[in-house]
Amino acid sequence: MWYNGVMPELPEVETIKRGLSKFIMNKKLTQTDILCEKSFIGTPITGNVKNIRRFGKALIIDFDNQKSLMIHLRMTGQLIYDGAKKRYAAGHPSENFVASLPNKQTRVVLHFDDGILYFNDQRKFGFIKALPTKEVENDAFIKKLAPEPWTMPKDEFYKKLQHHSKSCIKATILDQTIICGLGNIYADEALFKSHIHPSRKCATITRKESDLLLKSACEVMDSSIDSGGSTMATYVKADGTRGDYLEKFAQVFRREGKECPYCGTKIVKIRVAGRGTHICPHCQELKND
DNA sequence: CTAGGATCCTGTCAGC
DNA sequence: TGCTGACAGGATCCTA
Repeated sequence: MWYNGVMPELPEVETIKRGLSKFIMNKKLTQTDILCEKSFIGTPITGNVKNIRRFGKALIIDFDNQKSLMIHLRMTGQLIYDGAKKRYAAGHPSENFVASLPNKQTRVVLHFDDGILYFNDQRKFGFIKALPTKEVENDAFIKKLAPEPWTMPKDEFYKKLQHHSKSCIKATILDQTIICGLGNIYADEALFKSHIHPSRKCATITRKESDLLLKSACEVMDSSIDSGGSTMATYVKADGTRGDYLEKFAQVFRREGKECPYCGTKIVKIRVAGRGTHICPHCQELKND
């Protein structure tokens, strides 16, 4: 029931899942170097990679000996695989993608028989956790995750918004236990596409808007997976210049001062739910009556 | 129970 | 130049 391979899926982690699979499937993990204690939970494991899965923003690597690694990149995590001939890099974009590794931000080093997987994480919010495969779905974080936009029933979504009537819509859709997969970028993009102001109280969201928001969330993530995949590849080839995959699909995110693609009004950046938030003040009217 | 704010951590950038 | 505060593609914990 957990949305593997059914529809286009959650952008970054899905892209990493697909990309990394090509490099480490059936490869043997032989050794783990923990450079930051906080970044690795449990006891290091060895084994052959049998499967790679994704639960929301968490990546799961299953081994052939009933053991698994759960990886969450949080804000600044990166996975960089140095293979015999090629490097595959994904996650929070930075110069690390093309830097010599390990470096100051490398937290865990996983040695495979034909390459090395580096887990870099500037802010140390992310982690790798070793656990028995059968425990993955019982993990506290995994267990709480709600359905993703593609499989979320419209009725259920609207009902949840009603239930959180006093909360603002942006905070609500960022909550992974309400709807799973949206991050700060996709929340802004989906709300823009639906012409909904992020500060609107959930109680003011109509059924029609609720359905539209769900649809927009799917479209925004689909679009991101499309451009994200190609950009990851572009990034690896790059010579240190920053990746630009945001520019390929973002209509409002980090576009403050630029024109709204619908009406030409200048995009502004505000603060909602404690997060930087980008809106078109004309298309996304704040009506909280 | 919900809602909102602080917090974990490092690095960068704008403004003095 | 050096300092300071704000802020960052996430999620949890604490408080009211």
